[in-house]
Amino acid sequence: MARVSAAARRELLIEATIRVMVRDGVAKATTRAIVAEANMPLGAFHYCFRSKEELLERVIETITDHTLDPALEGLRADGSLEERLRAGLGAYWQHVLDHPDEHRVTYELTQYALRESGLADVAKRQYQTYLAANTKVLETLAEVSGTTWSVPVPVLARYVTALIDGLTLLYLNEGDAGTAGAALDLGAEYVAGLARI
Amino acid sequence: MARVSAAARRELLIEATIRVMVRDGVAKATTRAIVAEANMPLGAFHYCFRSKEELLERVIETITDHTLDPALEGLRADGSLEERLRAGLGAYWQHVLDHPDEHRVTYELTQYALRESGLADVAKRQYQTYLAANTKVLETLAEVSGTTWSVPVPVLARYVTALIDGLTLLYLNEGDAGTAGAALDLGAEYVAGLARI
DNA sequence: GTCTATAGGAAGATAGAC
DNA sequence: GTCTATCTTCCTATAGAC
Repeated sequence: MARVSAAARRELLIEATIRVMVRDGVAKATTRAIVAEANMPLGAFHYCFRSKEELLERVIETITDHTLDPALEGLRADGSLEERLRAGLGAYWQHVLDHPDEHRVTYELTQYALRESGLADVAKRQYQTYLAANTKVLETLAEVSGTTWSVPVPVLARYVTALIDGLTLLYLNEGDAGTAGAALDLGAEYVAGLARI
Repeated sequence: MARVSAAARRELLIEATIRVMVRDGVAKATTRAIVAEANMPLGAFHYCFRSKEELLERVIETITDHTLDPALEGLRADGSLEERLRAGLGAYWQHVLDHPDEHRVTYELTQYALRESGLADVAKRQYQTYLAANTKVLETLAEVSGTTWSVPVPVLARYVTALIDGLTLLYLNEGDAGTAGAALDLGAEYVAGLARI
């Protein structure tokens, strides 16, 4: 292991942490489990990170980006406002179906961070990032289709964010992917209908 | 403490657990913290409950009822379908604003239970209970106003459940009660518009 | 930087006197 | 049933040789 720099080890530990969390849950991601996953000795942990809290801050930032990327990618499709909105939501939903355990971890991490005094604002920033992304999406969709929203964008952004988040959580906990997906389509149709020329 | 029966102690421990969880979080609700909150010796725990898991099962069932009660209460109002729906959602939302930490615990408990093999189906049952309650609400609202839903009730129930759940989580994590409340109103208006004579 | 060994504490659960 | 004292295990973090 002498051939890997400390900086590179930090990245390896972040990735190993996410793998452990996805497989076994946030509570099981102890420093011991993490270094074992990364094939490093226990002592390596504390000259790569000052504390476990410092690692978790990086993990939350990394996994939040993972969640957002597929949705923003899907929005690049062509077509009407409604078609593009459906494509974006569809891409996100497919990611949920393909990687349910990774999404479960994002919820666990939010709750975990919110209770740790040093990480409370990291949790808040996570949701502000979701909101900012959906706000940007709504503004862009209106702009390229030459319309405006008949509902204030901050309200609509929270509506969309909450529906996506709530349906994901419902699917993860209850398990009916088809009906939850239909509810997401219903939301896309409704939101698209709120655009005015 | 010799004057309290073991059965009564079980209830006292369940209530003490919820108080600790609301104040300090699920992870901090150790057996030691719980018995201290209930003013009992540590040894009392294990002749009231076989294990911590057995206690948590009872805690989840109890707190799920707490969450549902105010919403079902609010629905008893008079008025049109939309007025009654708004009253029910409004009563629920007021409960969230008044007791945010209690709602935070419900999310923490779901995640916690889902990772414990012995409690996984308790978590699933929690969400099935939410869904069943909202399904019942939608069916009752349609019945008393002589209408039917233009969208399949299972889809609509998931839509409502997810929007409520997502907006609660968003408010707890981000903090803008006013805008989240406005988004909930938007949802109530939309759903009410899906009723057909 | 890198590792082994260990400190120091807190968790759930139990043994055994009363 | 009731309590005190303790067992066992697992955690984060550090000390100190190389």
